[in-house]
Amino acid sequence: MTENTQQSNHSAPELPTQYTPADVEGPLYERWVERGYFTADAKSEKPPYAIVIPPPNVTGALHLGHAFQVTLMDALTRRKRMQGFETLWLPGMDHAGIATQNKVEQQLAEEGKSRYDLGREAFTERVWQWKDEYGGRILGQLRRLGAGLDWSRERFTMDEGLSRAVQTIFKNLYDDELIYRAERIINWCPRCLTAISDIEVDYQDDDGELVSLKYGEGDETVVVATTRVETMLGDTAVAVHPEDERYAHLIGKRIKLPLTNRTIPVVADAHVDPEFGTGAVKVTPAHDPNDFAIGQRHGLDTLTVMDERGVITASGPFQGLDRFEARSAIVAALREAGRVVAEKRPYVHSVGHCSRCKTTVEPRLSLQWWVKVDTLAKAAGDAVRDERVALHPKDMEKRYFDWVDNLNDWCISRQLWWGHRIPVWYGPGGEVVCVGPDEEPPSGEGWTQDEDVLDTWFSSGLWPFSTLGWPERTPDLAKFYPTDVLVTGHDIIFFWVVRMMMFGLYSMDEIPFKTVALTGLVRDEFGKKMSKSNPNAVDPLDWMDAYGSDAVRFTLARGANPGADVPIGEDWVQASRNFANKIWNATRFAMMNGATTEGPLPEPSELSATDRWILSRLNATVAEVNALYDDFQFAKLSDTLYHFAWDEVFDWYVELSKTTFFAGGPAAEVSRRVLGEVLDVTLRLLHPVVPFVTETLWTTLTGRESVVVADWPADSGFRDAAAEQEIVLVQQVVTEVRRFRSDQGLQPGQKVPARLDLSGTALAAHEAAVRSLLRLQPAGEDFSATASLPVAGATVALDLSGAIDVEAERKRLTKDLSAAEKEKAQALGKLGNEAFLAKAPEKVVDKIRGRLETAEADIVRISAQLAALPTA
RNA sequence: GGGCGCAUAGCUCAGCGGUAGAGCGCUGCUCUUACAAAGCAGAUGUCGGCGGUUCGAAUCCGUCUGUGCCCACCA
Repeated sequence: MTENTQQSNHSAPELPTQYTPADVEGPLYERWVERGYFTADAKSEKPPYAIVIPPPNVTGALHLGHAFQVTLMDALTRRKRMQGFETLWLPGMDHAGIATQNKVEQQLAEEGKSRYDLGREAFTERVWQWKDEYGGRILGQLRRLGAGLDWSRERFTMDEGLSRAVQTIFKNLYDDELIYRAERIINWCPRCLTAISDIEVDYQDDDGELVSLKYGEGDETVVVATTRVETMLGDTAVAVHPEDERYAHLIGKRIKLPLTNRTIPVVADAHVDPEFGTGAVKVTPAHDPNDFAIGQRHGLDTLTVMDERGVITASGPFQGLDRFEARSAIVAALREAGRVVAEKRPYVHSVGHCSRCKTTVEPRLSLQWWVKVDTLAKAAGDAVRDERVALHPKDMEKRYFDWVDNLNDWCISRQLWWGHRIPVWYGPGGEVVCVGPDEEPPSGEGWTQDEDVLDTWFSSGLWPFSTLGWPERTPDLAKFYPTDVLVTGHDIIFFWVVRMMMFGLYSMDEIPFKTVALTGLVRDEFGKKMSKSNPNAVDPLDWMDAYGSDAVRFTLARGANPGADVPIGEDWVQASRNFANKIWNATRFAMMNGATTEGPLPEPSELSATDRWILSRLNATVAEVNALYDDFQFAKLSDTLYHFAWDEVFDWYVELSKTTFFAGGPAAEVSRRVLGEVLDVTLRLLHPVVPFVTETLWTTLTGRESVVVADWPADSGFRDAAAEQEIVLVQQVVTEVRRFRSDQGLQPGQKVPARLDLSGTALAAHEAAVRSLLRLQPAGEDFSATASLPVAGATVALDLSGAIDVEAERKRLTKDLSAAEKEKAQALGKLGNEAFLAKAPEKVVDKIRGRLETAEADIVRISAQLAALPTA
């Protein structure tokens, strides 16, 4: 949009007949930012409203999932800003440890190098370079969407302040003995070469093979079944159920392990299910979490037979083989030794995969850092249980509780280079010192820092307060913590929401947010999952280019039923674009006809019924939209606005007002002011969802600075039920006669002489409008009524002089008549039912009575219409 | 193996105890002095199956079928 939109509304600005978002959006966004609309003031007296954005990965490009959540957050904050809150929506990015490291390693691989060729320092330097070069992309895309983020407060999980926060909480947790180091079986990715936490493992059903193997010699043999033959090299026991008669004689004895010269004990452990397989289990404590637990209970050795890449290290013929090669090689060797008693049989079982690279996870005994979660998780659960934090939709709370009530300790160390290095130092004599952010690391010979970095979710767990300056007591922290709403996908409740709850409650002794609004996933128009890895994925930028940001936003908002997945297709974005264009043209028309927002709104006594009707509906819509916003019902509020604006304001009010405008005079002046008011309020209501088109039109209409900082509409309380009923009557008459015209094959524009008898009805005042909408001309001298339509107590007589298809009309009316008679019979049946009258609430009975009356009136009306038809 | 959810118009979804709704699509007529990215009119559903509760059920209960998601130490 150019300079001409900035002039006052009285000069009827020239706007093109089509809305072209591309001309408007970029400059408007820049203007908003320059004027500081999105910059929060911690010293403000206004009540605070804060949202922190779920930080996208630095590696990320904007996809529809982001666009969706960002649209909702933007709508929430824009409305609150208009409502007079000191609104902060804080942007930032996540360093996304493993994801980013993988990305840069890929880039290195293309140059034929690995991270080890560079060394730790040079490698992380390279990642920072990468981040500076590509990392800002997604933030630019958020601007394109119109996201009203406070760029002066942009944060990054690896920036200095946030790193300080990480070190501080690590030290605090360590001192409180909530962080510890322990050797356990962890999930290990042999490709990423790092430990990953339980929730970073994706389980999927894989085809495997179950092999039955005979262990032992002579009378003392036992058959075990396994899908992981290669781990037999590390077996240190066979376990059976303590009460299993079949194996009672073996318990406590040692049997020979095939392919080795070792013997292993048979132990009794209740973990073994005697019903499963042979009821005997091989035990490999170093390579299976269950076996590790059994080993702990029975004091078994742990024998590691594989290295970090999944290559066999046990000396012998299999040494140096990859785990899967080893599997077939060992099966072959066992078969040769006559140890395979039942051949491999296909077996589908659940196998863990690295959520980053899909490599099969290898359980591995390893020394790692852990967060002890019991008290933290308890606090996180309690905060939701006693309703300090609300989850929307509420049924998500069950999932949340199931998780926090059954949480295992969290493995936080990662064998990566990109991330927050663990602030722990080891001395030459095995001393361990945890160093806080302001402390010097121990100096002297032999002190080394822990090589590992922290799980990326460790730092994002601090996001709601680290971004506000914690551990410093900053004005931002005082003003904006706890934040108000967290908008995020239900798929990261466990990764992120729970961690923020635990850390927020621990560090701040206060919840991190009051409400969690959980969203679903964005899907394509057939309900198929759409993600960046799927071929049906759409780049939202393409749609924004083609249809405008408002169209993409409105489509997403309109699909946002609480917690549910959002389907989106190009046709729907097009429809939203059409809506934006409709708003554009309706407002443009209104301005061309002098709609104004200047001067006081006339008193109801000065207003026509049409004006009172639309103002009544307007205020009801304000109330409804407010209630829906407070309940995060974006789909419903968008739909409500769509229908109010398009159907009621644009299709009926504007059309009904045309006669008044064109007639001129004081009535026209009043109506122009009302239309200005209605558009002013409607544009303000629409602004949080479709910011660009509303800003362009509102500033032009009102001549004021910006709708971004305009007041949010308040329900004045004005309602006029009588006017609403009156307009419903007008709509009925108009629709009825239009249908008649359409049925008769009259062209929409064809003028028809008519005599209207509206006396004694509320319609009398609307004759001019009705005539105009129905293209009815005054009846002349030679008027001859060929059709007479009694509707709503009035009569509309038309002179169609032979244009009528009498038979078609008779058919239609006969059909309507039988429908009305059926309705009457149904209502009578109900009202004659004693049980119904006795038990149904009064208002339902009244409704049925009303229905009966309507049906009877319809019968009279239609009968009259039938009688009025000329005979052929 | 446990838990949660969903099955409503061709498609995507609202409705969740009182005569079946929306958007898109579809049919017909129109460039009727803001908009054809539009206007007007219209058609379309035994609300997954079977039982039950109720005066009344798409809506509550049971059950079956189909489908999706989450959790779990399925050797």
